[in-house]
Amino acid sequence: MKIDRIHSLDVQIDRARELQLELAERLVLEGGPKIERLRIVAGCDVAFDSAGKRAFGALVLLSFPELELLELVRGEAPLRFPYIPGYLSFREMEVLLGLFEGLKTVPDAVFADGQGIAHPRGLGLASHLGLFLGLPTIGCAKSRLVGTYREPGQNRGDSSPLFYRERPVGTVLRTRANTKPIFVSPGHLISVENAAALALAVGGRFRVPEPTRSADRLVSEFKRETIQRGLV
DNA sequence: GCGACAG
DNA sequence: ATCTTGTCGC
Ligand SMILES: [Mg+2]
Repeated sequence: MKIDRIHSLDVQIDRARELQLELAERLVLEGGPKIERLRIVAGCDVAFDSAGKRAFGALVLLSFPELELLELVRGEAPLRFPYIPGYLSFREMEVLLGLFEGLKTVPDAVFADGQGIAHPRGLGLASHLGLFLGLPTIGCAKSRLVGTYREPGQNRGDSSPLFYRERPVGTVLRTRANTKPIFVSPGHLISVENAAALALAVGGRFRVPEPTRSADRLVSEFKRETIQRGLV
């Protein structure tokens, strides 16, 4: 698919912060795809070489509700930005956008490994990615970046709202009984409620939703194979 | 100034 | 995230 590069990702932290503040105002946090009409979901993730020089990425398209693999795109890109809490998108999005450019089919929703609007300036990886793609995105993080919440019940599906500055920005969701919950927040073109509903719907017996889990395993494999072959 | 802090 | 083997619990 064609990607509109709404701005450069090759910036310093000061400019990155300014961009986050202005881009957050463009987010649409309502509605989103209904589960009944959901047909194709995407999941993406990034891995790094031990030297911190290259980023590898994997993007999967899965059918819904079967969750069978329909399409897979893998690739790599040089790393230009360090990991700084609050600026993850500037480190991971370069390789991710390249993957989407190689995608044939346009998904109904995209799952990202990180926060959506549950972010200091309201623009986590999933939100930033959503603005570039112009597609509904959902942030599924394995841990908290910001916000307060009450521990959800221990059963699969139990949840509690995540608040930040007095505002509900996401959902702490138990995707598997007696297991640490995940932090779901809308990225773009979807509501807080719908984001959590979809995240639970695309999950199976594992803690991490299938789209992101699948991309994580495939990118690890891609990185290992690429490095073993000694490719530059 | 100190502690927190997605991946 | 990455570096790494085995080990504990459901
Ligand atoms: Mg990741």
